[in-house]
Amino acid sequence: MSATIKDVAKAAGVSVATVSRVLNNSATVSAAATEQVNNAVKELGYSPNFLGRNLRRCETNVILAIIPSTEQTFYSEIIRGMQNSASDHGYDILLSTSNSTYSLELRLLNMLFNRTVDAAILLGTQLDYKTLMELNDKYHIALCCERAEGADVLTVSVDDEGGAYAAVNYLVKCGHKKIGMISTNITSASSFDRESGYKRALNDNGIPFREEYIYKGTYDFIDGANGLEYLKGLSDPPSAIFCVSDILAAGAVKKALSEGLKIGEDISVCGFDNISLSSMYTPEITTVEQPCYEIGRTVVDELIKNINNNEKTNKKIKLPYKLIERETVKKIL
Amino acid sequence: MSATIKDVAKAAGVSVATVSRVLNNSATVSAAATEQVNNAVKELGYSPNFLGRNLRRCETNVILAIIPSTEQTFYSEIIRGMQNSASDHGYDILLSTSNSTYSLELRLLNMLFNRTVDAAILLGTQLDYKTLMELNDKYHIALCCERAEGADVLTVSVDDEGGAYAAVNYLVKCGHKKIGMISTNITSASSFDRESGYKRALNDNGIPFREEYIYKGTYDFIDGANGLEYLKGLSDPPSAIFCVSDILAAGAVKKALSEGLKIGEDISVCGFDNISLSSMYTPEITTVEQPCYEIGRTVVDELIKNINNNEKTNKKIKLPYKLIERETVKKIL
DNA sequence: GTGAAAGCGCTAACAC
DNA sequence: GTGTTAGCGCTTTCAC
Repeated sequence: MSATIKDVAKAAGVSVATVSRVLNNSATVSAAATEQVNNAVKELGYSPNFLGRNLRRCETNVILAIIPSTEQTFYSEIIRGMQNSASDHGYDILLSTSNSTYSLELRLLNMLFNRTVDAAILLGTQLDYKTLMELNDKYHIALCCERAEGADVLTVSVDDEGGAYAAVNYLVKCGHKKIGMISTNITSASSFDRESGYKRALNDNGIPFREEYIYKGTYDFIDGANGLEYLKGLSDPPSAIFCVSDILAAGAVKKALSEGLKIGEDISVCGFDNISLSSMYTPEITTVEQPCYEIGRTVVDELIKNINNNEKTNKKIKLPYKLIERETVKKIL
Repeated sequence: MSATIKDVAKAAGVSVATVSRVLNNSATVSAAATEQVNNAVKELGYSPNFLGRNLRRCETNVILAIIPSTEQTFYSEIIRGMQNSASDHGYDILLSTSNSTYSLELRLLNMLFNRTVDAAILLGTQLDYKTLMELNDKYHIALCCERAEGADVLTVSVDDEGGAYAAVNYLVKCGHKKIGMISTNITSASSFDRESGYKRALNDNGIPFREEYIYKGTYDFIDGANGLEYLKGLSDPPSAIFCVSDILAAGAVKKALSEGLKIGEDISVCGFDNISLSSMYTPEITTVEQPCYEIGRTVVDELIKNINNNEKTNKKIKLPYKLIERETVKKIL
């Protein structure tokens, strides 16, 4: 139905090889032939069928990025960074959502197996380190935002431990000595690292760690609310709470507000991520910013390097965080 | 490097045709041969190369969904609906973001031209109706969430006009007679339809339409804030505001709060979309819900019908809205 | 500078 | 029930 390279060749009065050459600029072709081909292309409305090209070349120039879902605005800037880098290198980024489901994630990775994509970037994977290493052996993959314990795979993320340390340290500098934390039960290296940072900051400031000061739910808004309820219900409740994400922080703030607490006076809250929600909130949420755009660019830069050189580096890159002081943390005496 | 169907055939001691048959269940194969093939597949870790298959079949079974960005959580449920329908029909949905840019959108549509995908769904396109019609002529496309004026293309969206009518009518029933609107300058059929609904509701309630009661910015949070500032700055300011989206409503609410206004008493605000933000806000935002999941399912259902029957129906489907009463609209005397 | 032809991996007639 | 083979659209060697 639609024109093929043969049709173009016929219309231009040249061979398919010549057509291919002008289409790909792959060899010098006489000006006359070039023009004839270009005219024929225009005339026939020809677009090369990439199925043929990709099969022949054994590459697609597309990279699949698997994100849990688009419900988190957090991924938006990362994706933009990925796309810009990809575009610079002649690649396209295609997205797919896994709903954080192991089986769906595996199903999407089929695109790697069946050669439909050249590489995959996993943002918050459910896969274990063994599976990841096996994948990395045979294909090009990268982890983004979330490292996987024990997996020697190209990984780009923020400095989670350092960011958490900075946040808690800031809380201490604001006079807080009783600092709770809302984290997650879900196995996640970033949460683990943020907990480590929390503990190290406590320790460096001579504040003993209290087990009951950590609340763990899942990752949702409601867990933030539950966390606040739990922590404020303690006989000796914290005056500040460090949350492992802004969504959790927002949930905590909303709950505190609904209980008549004054944010900043009765309770300070600090989040992590700096998603757009944080500055849309009233009061605006103090948080730790991730360099999302840079994370996205970097992971694609490195991944494409791996594709081109065929020895993989499996770098683990940690990009710097930035503390964003806003309205949910205040100095106390 | 990786195994091909030939390798499997050799290892199984059968022909490539037989391998293909058991792989695709396309014809009856003896139990013995089937087992041999399956064993060989397992042994070699074989995965069919879809580049070959797709080229041969002239189809990819993937549908591209082009969204403006993942910054809007709004698309999340739509995508889930699309994926579930696609999965039911043996298709995959791949996403790409256009950043609402004409050129980037066109670049993505190349995947249609070069046969890398079987169809495309446009969520909020920048393309004009002529281009859309041309595309629809040669390829399978669908519009989702946003109809395009004059484009006879399969379209699935909420009943924008009706939803706006219901919202404004509700405002009137709450005693409001001075009702402003925050809309957008950006050409958008959904905004246009929502404005129509606003006007019809005013008219049906005997309230004269006032030009100065409509504020138009872009689509961002800040425009909601600006809209509120403008409307409340009027010599005869409205007591209620209908916003064309929840993001705009949130911006208006935050601004009102920061100016010391009491939401519900001094000013009522109603949004549109019912994104997750709306129920995370304090106060929670009254809004018009779109049946996102259903919209996603429906557009893919219909698109695949179009792919299979080769006469296109170009249906325009409007799904029902639902008014969600929350805290930003209150009864006045 | 150009063309003929092989072949990427697969499916689907077609013959048996 | 199975194998042989043509060919999907393209790129690329190899001759010329």
